[in-house]
Amino acid sequence: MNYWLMKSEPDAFSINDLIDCENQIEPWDGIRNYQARNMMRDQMKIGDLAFFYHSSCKVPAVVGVMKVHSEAYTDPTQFDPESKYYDPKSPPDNPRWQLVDMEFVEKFDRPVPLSTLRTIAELSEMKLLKKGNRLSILPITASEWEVIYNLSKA
DNA sequence: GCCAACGTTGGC
DNA sequence: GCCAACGTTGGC
Repeated sequence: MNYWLMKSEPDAFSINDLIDCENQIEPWDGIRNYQARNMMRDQMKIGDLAFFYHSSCKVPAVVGVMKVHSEAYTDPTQFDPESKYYDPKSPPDNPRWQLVDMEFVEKFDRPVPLSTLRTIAELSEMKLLKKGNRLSILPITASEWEVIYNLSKA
């Protein structure tokens, strides 16, 4: 069982959008970074838990919990010229990009802002808090998960 | 809107 | 294989 943090810009896709999806499940499409793809493809397991993180917004924060609902499979948007995630260089017989389906679990009554995470000593080694981190999918340790989850209930 | 950090691209 | 140029991310 692994723990993850997955970023999304709420203007593009927020946790409320996930709640409104059919069965509250949605393909996590548009990942166009090899490291993030490799984590989805090689390390994510069905049932893994992930924090939903709102990025590039007024109050960047961990806003809830999802779980991995599928194995990794081909992201269809890479072949769709109408999609903003279209990748004309991806070979159809050897697709570059994959995705997993994510399922809604919980929306926090108290989102945990990035500014709060920065004040917690136990979280000082988190990749999310490291300067220059731009990965949209990050692994979280079990102890980090617990600390952040408890902050949402505090 | 600014800018630092970082990944990717492409010429050589 | 190097590296400069460029594009993107994302906090502030």
